Amino acid sequence: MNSGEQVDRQARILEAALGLLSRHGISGVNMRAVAREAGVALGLVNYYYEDKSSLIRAALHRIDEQDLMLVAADPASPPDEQLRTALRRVAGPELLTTQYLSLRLHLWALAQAHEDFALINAAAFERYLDGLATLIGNAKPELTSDECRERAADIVVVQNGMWLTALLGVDEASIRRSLARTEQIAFAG
Amino acid sequence: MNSGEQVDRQARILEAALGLLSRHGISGVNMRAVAREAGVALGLVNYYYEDKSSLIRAALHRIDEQDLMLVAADPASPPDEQLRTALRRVAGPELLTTQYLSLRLHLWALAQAHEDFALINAAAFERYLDGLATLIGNAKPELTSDECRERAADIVVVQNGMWLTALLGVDEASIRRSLARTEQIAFAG
DNA sequence: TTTAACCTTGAACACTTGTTCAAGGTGGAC
DNA sequence: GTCCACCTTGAACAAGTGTTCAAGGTTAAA
Repeated sequence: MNSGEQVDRQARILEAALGLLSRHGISGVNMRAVAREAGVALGLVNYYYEDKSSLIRAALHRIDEQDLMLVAADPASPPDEQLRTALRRVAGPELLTTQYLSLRLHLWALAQAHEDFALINAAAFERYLDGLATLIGNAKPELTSDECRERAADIVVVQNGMWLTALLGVDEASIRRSLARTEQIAFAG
Repeated sequence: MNSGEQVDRQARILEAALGLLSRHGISGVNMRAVAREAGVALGLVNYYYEDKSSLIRAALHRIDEQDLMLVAADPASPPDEQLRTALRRVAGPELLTTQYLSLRLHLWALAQAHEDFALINAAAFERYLDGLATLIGNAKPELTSDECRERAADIVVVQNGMWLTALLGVDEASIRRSLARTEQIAFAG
């Protein structure tokens, strides 16, 4: 019996992998480093994750779920506020951290290099786009669904730019103006 | 004496490294693979590039120079056309290739993981921003230099978004609309 | 207490990696 | 030719890699 923190070793291993990926990139994620970071023995990593690539796949899914929650519908508030909240979340302090952004970047890079990761990523991206388009449709019922998807796609371009540029260290003011630009696109007309 | 192609082995080695980086990511760039791709012996890679990290640094500089040329001033055409051309170049077919975009992405990821690469990248980014601000200043002399830099920063956010989103496979129409958005920002007022 | 399913360990394996280096090749100056 | 600086090779080494596995620990039900 261990202290409370000690319990779910599988989760700790995944967490360790995410931390290493965000700090040192894919070359920094090796089974021994993951084990060390998680405070478990080498063998245990392979016990919970058959492969190194299983481990990375799990990390990918974890991030993708997190992304999807950004555009989750929240029945408690009116549609236009839901949309505005979703748009502002991407520039919020909990998301605009180096840890998260760096993780996203490394996972994108991974997806470029390995086809199976690319498929997971593309599917998650599609679902994000759908979620955003739905929010727009709810907030502006007069738009056709094609128009909604069009706006969602335009917004995603700016959002991706915001994420990337935040990593490169551009001033916050420029991020804020870009955020306003996404709202402008969403609520136009 | 060899055929013409055979001559500059150092350049071929750098080219090989860039090709591997863009196709397989940093894990795919190892000295043996670079040698094979370049058609030279293993030892020669270490002869021209002391280190693996020297090789990658060279690749970084190579891409950064290419980026900087995008906003190079061209005295032959009027200022507003220079600006428009520069903005359109980033969505041009020679730049919006998977090869180039993938390379950029992997280099950004690298810069996240290693501080020395990050410094090179940040410096190049700064110069790109300066170049773009200068073009804007030439095209719209009524703007203060701070206003120019502000617009340049906003444009870069959208451009980064275009690059990234192009990699993820979003439709061309959305890229074109984003391009129009950069021109709108540049020439506003 | 015995049993059985699960969890956890680290040594061991085969393989890949970056780097070094002695050996030899090449081309032009003298 | 002789020299010399330069280029080119691949074997060899030490360190690091993913993966396997026999051994033992832990838990809770019977």
